[in-house]
Amino acid sequence: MNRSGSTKERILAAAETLFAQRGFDGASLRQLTSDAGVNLAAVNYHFGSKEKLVEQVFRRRLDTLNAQRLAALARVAGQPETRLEDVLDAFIRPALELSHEDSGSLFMRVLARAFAEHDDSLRKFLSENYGHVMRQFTAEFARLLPQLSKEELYWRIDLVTGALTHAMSGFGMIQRKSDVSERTHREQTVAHLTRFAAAGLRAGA
Amino acid sequence: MNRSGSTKERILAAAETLFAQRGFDGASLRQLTSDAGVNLAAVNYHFGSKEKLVEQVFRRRLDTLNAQRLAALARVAGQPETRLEDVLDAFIRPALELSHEDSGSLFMRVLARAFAEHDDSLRKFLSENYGHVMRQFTAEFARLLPQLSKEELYWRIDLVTGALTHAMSGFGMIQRKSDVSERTHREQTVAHLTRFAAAGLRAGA
DNA sequence: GTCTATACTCTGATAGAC
DNA sequence: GTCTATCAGAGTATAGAC
Repeated sequence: MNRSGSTKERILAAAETLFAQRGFDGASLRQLTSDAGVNLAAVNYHFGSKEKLVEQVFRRRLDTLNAQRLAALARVAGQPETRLEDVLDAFIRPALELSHEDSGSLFMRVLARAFAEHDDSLRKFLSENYGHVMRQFTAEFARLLPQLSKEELYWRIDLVTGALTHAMSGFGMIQRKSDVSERTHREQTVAHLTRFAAAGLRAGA
Repeated sequence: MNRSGSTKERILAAAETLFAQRGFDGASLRQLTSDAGVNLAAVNYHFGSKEKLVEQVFRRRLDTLNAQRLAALARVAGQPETRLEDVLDAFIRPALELSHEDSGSLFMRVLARAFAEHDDSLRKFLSENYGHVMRQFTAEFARLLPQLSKEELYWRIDLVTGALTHAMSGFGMIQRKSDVSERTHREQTVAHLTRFAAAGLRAGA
């Protein structure tokens, strides 16, 4: 039972952990509130419903993550010497850094699960709140890949998204070996993802 | 209410439809058995549990799908003139053909959802029953990409799997235009997926 | 405002009559 | 093989204590 922080914060922390471990449906509010050391009804009082709680778990992390992505994008967007790999790096690296924090790795599992589950209301929430991030990246991809039609570009970005989501979910084969430092492993992972995605985006060019 | 076929078959058909529409947790056995025109308890009598019913919904389609994949692979595996694109085609085309059948498209959504949800028991079932298919394809990829280390090959196949799963789930941007025939659209989709995946697999080669 | 106790409906599962 | 009745556990809503 976690007794540090406010009731809301304790619920959010317990929810992130439990959602990552058991999924959104698998995590019951009774278990969750018990872990957080709060009353069952506190979830509905503070968040309105389990679904809204899920959204807040996302917002807490994604606001930071996407701000970092846009800051990284701003450093390379529109520059004449920018390579495709630089844009992919701006998108991938913040997510991977988050996934290697203590509790961040749990969150990346939650995030990948959410993208994957195709829950319409959750996707709508993500699209409404963070769609502008994807649009900015798409515009820069379009600048660097002028030979692709709009349809082809959307298609390939969609495939890249699928690959990245899958890889970041933690269920891939990416595993750090004991003789490789955390930092080195992360750099290798970024390099792997970036190389694959860049080649796919450039296919046939 | 569907009244054709045996009780088991009516349950399986109703389950495939409802799982695709609402997900595994979102589809209640009460709704499902009502749609099938059978008693609530019939699911547990015929299948043992909701989870086993899910497995049978998969087995009914995957046995055929993976047999087609292996047959297509056998036609190109080990041949000196085989290209990477031929192997990818053998993997992708059967899935896309299934996804364009009347009820098959529903199943592809169910399948993508299952891969995505990271449900451990379901993944274990899929791995135990169809892992040999992935192993045969991996062996052929290894033959055609000898410059890749084992680790790199597994990595890239994992990324390809993520991209394809995402695309086939029906939530991508793939939409047939009214002036394109169903068959033409499918061919375009296969071509798109194959080109992207082949470029990603060959990256840096 | 914050929190708790409690009850209501719906879920999957199961025992036992037929 | 099928159905009814029933169960424990789920999310949710609310009255009322502090």
